[in-house]
This record gives sequence, C-alpha cells and structure tokens, in this order.
Amino acid sequence: MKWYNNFMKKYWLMKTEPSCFSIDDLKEEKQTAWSGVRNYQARNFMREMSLGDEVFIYHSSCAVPAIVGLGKVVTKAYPDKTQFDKKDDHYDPKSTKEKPIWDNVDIGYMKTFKEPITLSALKFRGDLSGMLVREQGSRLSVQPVSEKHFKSILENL
DNA sequence: GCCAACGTTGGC
DNA sequence: GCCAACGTTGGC
Repeated sequence: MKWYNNFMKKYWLMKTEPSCFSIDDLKEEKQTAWSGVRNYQARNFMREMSLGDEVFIYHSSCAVPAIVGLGKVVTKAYPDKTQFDKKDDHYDPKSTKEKPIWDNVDIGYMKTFKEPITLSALKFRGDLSGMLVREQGSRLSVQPVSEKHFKSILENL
C-alpha cells in the first residue's frame, strides 16, 4: 500500500431492505448507525472506511432492486450496540462489551437520485463490468466500488 | 413464495 | 481441516 492511500477517498455500496430502512428514512434521520451487519466480510469493509468516503445506497429484496441515492461515511467503525441488546433481532450472545464482535459506521444522507439505477440497468451497462453487485448470488451487504465505476455511475445519472 | 447461491456451524 | 447440514440472502 502506498503512503497516500490513507488520504484517498474510497467508494462503497451498502444494501438495505427498504421495507426495513429506506433511503427516505435516511433522508429523514439525516444520519444513521448502519447497524445489524452480521457478516465478517461486510464488517471488515466497514472497518476500512474513512470519514468522507462516499456510499451508494442500494435497495434490495424489493420490487425493483436498485441504487437509489448517495450517502457518506460520517464516523469510523465502532461497536454495533444492537449486538448487546437481547431484545434486538441482531442480538449476538457470543459478543461481550469487553470483546465486541460487530462494528458499524454511521452514514449521512447526501442525495436521492431522480431515477434509481436498477440492477438490470447496472447489468446492461458495458462500463460497469466487474462491478460486484452485478455478480450472480452477490450477497455481500457492504462492498467496495471502484472509483471508475462510482464516477461512471454519477456521470450518467 | 420459490429456490439457487452463499456463509456459517459443528460433527468427525 | 474437511464437508454435510443448516440458515439466510436476495433476485425473480
């Protein structure tokens, strides 16, 4: 890794089920703890995030899966408090406050795209080949997006 | 609601 | 450390 990588903005895609938490909810709350992620790879990506990184907000498990807007990372990764809450769906009995297992970052709202970029549109576009979310069976709920792909999408809204 | 793809668990 | 069984994700 080159020394300046620490200062370079990174780009991500984060999935959410709109029936549970949608981009409209994020807009209303302005900022939210992206809690409930219980996958090590996804957690590790959140740990790699830096303040100011930009994030596509993606709606999954819904009628039209799509990138629906833009958010940004507003905190570094810190222990996800839902892992300690017995009443929460994401409670993890194996986790302790001394040794938390799961982290989350906070995501701030930036914008909602006028037109969502649907998964089928993402798959159709030649400029986005290799983008993770297009891959069959891609279940990763937090994933990196290359700068090239990120900017290409923003330039073609 | 179906089911394929994937990640995790646990017996051995 | 293998791998079958199981649970979950997520497009369709």
